[in-house]
Amino acid sequence: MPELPEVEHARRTLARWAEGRRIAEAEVGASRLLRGAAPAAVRAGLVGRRVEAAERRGKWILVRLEGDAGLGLHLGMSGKVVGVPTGGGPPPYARLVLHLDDGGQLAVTSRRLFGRVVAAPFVELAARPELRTLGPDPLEADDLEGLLARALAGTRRPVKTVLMDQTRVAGLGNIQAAEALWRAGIHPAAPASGLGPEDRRRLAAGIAESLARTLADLERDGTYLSEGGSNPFRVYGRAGEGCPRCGAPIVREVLGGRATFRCPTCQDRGAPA
DNA sequence: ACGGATGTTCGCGC
DNA sequence: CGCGCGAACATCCG
Repeated sequence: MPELPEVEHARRTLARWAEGRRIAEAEVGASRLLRGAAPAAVRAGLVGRRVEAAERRGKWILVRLEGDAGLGLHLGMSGKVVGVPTGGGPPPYARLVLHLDDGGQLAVTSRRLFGRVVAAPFVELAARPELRTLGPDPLEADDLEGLLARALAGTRRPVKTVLMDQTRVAGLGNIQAAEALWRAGIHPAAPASGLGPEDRRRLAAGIAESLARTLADLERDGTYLSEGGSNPFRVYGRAGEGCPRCGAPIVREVLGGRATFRCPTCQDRGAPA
């Protein structure tokens, strides 16, 4: 489930369920999410501590715990944060379950086990290479155009690839990059440094709109691609369907090893020769 | 039954 | 060093 809007939704879920609560017990199974850390050690880093705050950096959730402790979560391709009311059972694929002192539980689920669960002192969490090298977060930016000007400078790599490079921009993934580029009318393969101020203005607006729309959808009813709901996106997953703007059939192609979707007529800005 | 999936990382080759 | 490509990870869904 994880790109910036889903991770932000997960962060808010975690905050709503656990902030101010104490972790009475923690069920930690041995899974790939721990990357070799001992489950008992992870549990020991959590049990008894009060949850002070939940922060987000790109696709990482950083939980501040009492005593300068921390819990880092990356949801990978299939992770979720699920609140469980008092007396409820664990959701499918629960890998970490926190029992809170008000009777509620908070579960971290993962089907494909591509994510990460790290318990460590908070300052050590933030200093890990995966976090230290993260670029600026587009949801937090007060100057998204400036952020893009810096992120897109100095490389002829495809703009979509650069948008998904977490060291340049933190949090955008395959869906949000494709959606933002469609909104901006920019070709996914456009060389990043070849885009001009007007392209960047449109791209900043496209990113903001796509993030806000997806986040609003999630906060309203939690729907997501894999949960039976209809596809909420404009072009992602819509190969062959008509472009919402001009009606031309959306094309699917592979760019940088990832499926991408674009309108063959609307997205001409910066198109490579 | 087979192909594909919202992410990250590593190795290889140019 | 920049960059593309493929594979790996683990598992399920349409």
